[in-house]
Amino acid sequence: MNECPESDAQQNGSDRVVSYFKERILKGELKVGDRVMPERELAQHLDVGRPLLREVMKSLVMLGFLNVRQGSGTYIAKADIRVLSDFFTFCLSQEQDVLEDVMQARMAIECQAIRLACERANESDLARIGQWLGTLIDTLTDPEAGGRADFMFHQSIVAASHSRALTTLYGAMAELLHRSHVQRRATTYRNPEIVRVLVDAHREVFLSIVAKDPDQADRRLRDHFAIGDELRRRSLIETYRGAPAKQTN
Amino acid sequence: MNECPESDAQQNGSDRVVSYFKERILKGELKVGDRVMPERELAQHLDVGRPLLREVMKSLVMLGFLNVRQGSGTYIAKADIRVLSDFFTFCLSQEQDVLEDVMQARMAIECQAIRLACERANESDLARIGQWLGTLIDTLTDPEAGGRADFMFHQSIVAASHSRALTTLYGAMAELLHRSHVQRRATTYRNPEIVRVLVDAHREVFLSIVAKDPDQADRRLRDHFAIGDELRRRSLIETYRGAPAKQTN
DNA sequence: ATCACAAGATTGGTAAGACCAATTATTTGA
DNA sequence: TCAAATAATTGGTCTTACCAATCTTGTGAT
Repeated sequence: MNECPESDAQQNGSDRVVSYFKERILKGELKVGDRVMPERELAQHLDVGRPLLREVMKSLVMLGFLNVRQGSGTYIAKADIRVLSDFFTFCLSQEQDVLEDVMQARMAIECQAIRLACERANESDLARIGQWLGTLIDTLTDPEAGGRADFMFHQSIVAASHSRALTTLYGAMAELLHRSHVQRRATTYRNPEIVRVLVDAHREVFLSIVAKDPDQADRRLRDHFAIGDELRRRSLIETYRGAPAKQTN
Repeated sequence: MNECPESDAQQNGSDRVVSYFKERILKGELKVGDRVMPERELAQHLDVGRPLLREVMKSLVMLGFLNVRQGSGTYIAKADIRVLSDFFTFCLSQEQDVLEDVMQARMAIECQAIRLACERANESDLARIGQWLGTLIDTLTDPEAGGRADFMFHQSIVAASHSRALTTLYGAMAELLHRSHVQRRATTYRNPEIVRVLVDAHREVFLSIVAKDPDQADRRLRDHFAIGDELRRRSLIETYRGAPAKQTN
């Protein structure tokens, strides 16, 4: 039966199960939505015990490759990159000064995305970006809503690149940065002058996209990041100068 | 959302185990290298069966958060982003035209990295990049070694950014692109004129880094990608013109 | 004949016990 | 004192059993 000399060789049992799914999925024999064999049957087929099979399947479920419905069966799922967010969270908890680092990665993604957006954005995309820009202006006094509009503005730009890879990578990072930047953003938004500069920067970025000028859009976005960084830093200094040695949980 | 203070509430059992590790790791109570409780003991402590506990732990092992040594115990491991490579592989197998997409992401990372490299590269970094450029020139006739030198050249640039996030993301993508681009590279390297253009492009990129000019480096790298893309496309057309309608099973 | 509801079958969820294999700790003998 | 043998610890895996959710099917009322 299983005299397949290559893959089903004398593997670790656990590896055999992984190989089973890996090969079938990569070969396209198992497509999204397909149902896999019942656990007991599959365990017998692969010559492993059900607990071991379940260990591996549980891993694949956590990675988002399988979708399991009790009583019904287990199905191939469309891999969702949202799990990357959790993964990054874990990774970053083990490192110190990676926040700046991730910010760099985010900038990388977004600057590339805005170039693509200049080429591929349609009216609907532009409308959405413009809409969030409007919301941003309308919510200048509300740190919460304003921050959200800010985030959605950038998100819309990335979405307008129509690149799944960029969008998903960006999403994973954005959520991560969200946590640590909310407070700063709240602080920043209290200064009306800073708000004006930021709004102008956003508007210019938006106009560059409308003008379909990738280089200009890239440059303006980069400037925007640099300015935002500087402003945040200055605002932070001011905060600490007013209330030194403030403990943040 | 439902951050109940006593997270060991009446959860899914499976979730209870995940929470156990998640909280302790994020809180720093479990640090890299620490040993976790024996399975049987931990299972009893969390009031779950050993198989269920093992399912979750297996998942964490596959994600690289745990390192297990039979007979010795289970230890907290430094999360390795290399697993992202496998993850991407799975993801991409479920999508059609994502290759171009991932190429965009790679370009994004590398262009940002080269900007940082212009600021942060030290003599050692520059030497390494230059060394691979030399290797690249020395192995013009060897598609295998030449391709490797090409890859290492770009890798060195990203490494010179001294950004862990960028480096790991780049690594995940590079390995992925490696598979599908090896053939094209082999094809490309047969044309001496193309080789000359590529070598010049690499040299210019390198010189921009040495000159510490981020904008120029970014632009030249972008041009390099565009040219490489164009050349590959042309070379591909030529290939298919010679042998049209080749069926691949 | 059709539909609703209930009983049974299928399938995942979890637990318990047992045994094997690798490692580590302990004991014992030279 | 040291090294080999032995025991204890710990992960690796299988088997069995039972519970819970879902699906299938059969039966009875309309």
